[in-house]
Parts: sequence; structure tokens; C-alpha cells
Amino acid sequence: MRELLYLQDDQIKDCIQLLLYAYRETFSDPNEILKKNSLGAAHYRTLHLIERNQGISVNELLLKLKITKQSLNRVLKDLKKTKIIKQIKDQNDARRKLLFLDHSGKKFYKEVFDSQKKRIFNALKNSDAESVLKFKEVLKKIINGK
Amino acid sequence: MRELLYLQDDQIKDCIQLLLYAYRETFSDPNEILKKNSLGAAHYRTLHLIERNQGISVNELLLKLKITKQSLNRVLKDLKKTKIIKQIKDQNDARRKLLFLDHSGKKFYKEVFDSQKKRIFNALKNSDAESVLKFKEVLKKIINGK
DNA sequence: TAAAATATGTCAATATATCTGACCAAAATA
DNA sequence: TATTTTGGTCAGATATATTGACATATTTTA
Repeated sequence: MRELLYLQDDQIKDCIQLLLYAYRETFSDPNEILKKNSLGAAHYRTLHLIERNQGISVNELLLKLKITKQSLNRVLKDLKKTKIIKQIKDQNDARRKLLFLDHSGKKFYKEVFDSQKKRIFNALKNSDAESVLKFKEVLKKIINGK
Repeated sequence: MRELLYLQDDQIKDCIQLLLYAYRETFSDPNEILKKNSLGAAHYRTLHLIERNQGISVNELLLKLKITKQSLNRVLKDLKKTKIIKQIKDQNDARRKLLFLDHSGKKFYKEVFDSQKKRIFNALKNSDAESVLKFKEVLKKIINGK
């Protein structure tokens, strides 16, 4: 069997370290703005998913976040109180409460996203289209992998 | 100016989400083994860096981890107690205490790393060398970016 | 050599984000 | 009608981090 350089342990450890740093930097950028609004990283992760999946139900959100509903509820309560998100009963199934960005939510989301966007934008700007494509492909394989 | 598709907000949001998922999955794999040894993710992050940088000092470790020394000390204390790491005085500067894997550390690190390796290994195995290269390049740009 | 700086460690209080487990109510479904 | 699904809540525990104060040993500097 051919020895593939990029499959050696050292290379894999490199990847793991890069992933750790990239995640940490990307998700620490919005902390300042979040803190000013008495919110934390957990609120942003949730907000991000609601913005990307307007009308998502609580259960669906739980599956994506992989946390307990007790944890999520603390976050949702804070986001509702500050009018960042709202919940609307599903017409077809009144048990389900669908989540949307609320009044102050759109402005707030934009603000937080912009603080995080720069880092990714610059990285992609300095890469060619193909690199970005491959970058995403490998990430997807990691997510679905094991 | 040409409109680059991969620089649009939606694409950037995609990247952010992929990064979040990839990080979460990769760093949740070792949790089971860690828990069995009464250790957590923080211990592994530290252990990983010590393995990759044998002989690193506490201060250098702090800079890489970006946490306070009080936080790090809890982690180091646990890792020393269980003979996973050891500290040896720097010959040239006796204030500095250098960190190395200890007796049970090598075996334990291997075990934990292996639990995390599969996911990355498979992802890279199913990618070509160039993709892996580009993947790492973009990650590096994200880390150094903003 | 005395003073300042550096490297490490510790104590205490607090914040945050998560967990487990128990329980409840409304609505849909079998 | 009985069961399941969806959402919410209370209480207590754990893991990881913070701030701020202080202590000790060692090295560097004035």
C-alpha cells in the first residue's frame, strides 16, 4: 500500500490543531458585541441557526445543536425577552412553535454576523474558487465521517 | 468589480456553520474515553498541545490556549496527579518548568487521539492530496485573518 | 547587591454553559 | 380514550472559564 503523506498521524494532528484554532478564532470574534448585549456564544449559535432556518421548530433546533432542551430553553428565553426572536404556533400542528427572527433580531444578527464575517471573508478572498470548494468538501466529509 | 459567488454572505454563513459542526464532531469523539478517566475536553486540548510541543513551558502553553493561568493550573494539576504529564525544571532558567508526557501519558494520549483520528483520517482518505492542501491553507488563512 | 521583572502557583468568588432527573400541560395520534 | 409528541419548567450538579489578590523562587537590571 502506498504511503500517503497526508494520512500520517502528524498530518492528522496538524489538521486537528488547525480546526481547533480556526473555530476558536472565528467564534471569539463576536464575543464583544454579544457581551455588550448580555448574551454569550450559546445565544449566537442558536441565533445563527434560526436565521439560516427561519421557521425551524424547537425540536429540529435541538437536533442541530445537540444540547438538551433545558439548555436550549435558557437561551431561547433570553432571545425572546430581548425581542431578537419570536415563536409562532404552527398552523398545522399547534404543539409546534416555529422560530423566527423578531424585530430587533434582524439588526442584531447583522451586527454580530458582520463582526464574524471579516475573518472568513478575507480568508476566502485570498483563496481561489477551487480552494474554497475543496475546503468545504473536506469539512463536510469530516462532519459526516467517522 | 466581479461578483465572486463564494464571497456572498450566504456562502460565508455556510462556511461558519461547517466550521462549527466539524469542530464539534471532531472534539466530541474523545469525550467518552476522557470521561472514563475523569477528564474533560480542556484536559485533552492541553494534552494535545504538550504532545505536539514536548518541553513547552507553562507560559508558552498559555499563549497557545488563550486561557488564564488559573484555568490552566486546574488542568495541569489533574494531568500531573494521574501521571499523564510531568514537569521538569529548565536547566538554563530554573523558573521555567517544562512540560512532557509522563509514563501513563503516552499510552493515554494514543488512546484518546485514536478515538479522534478516525473521523479526520477517513475524511482525508476520501480526498486527494491537493484538496487536503487547500483545506489546510484556507484554515490557516482563517486563523491568521481578520 | 538591592530592586524590579518574570515564571509559576494558589485562594476565593463568580459567570457560563452545559448536564441529569423529575414533572407538567397542550395537542395530535392510534 | 389512552398514548405519544412537543414544548416548558424546577432543582441541583458539573466543567470550564473569569477577575483579583497574593506568594515564592529565580533571573535580570539598575
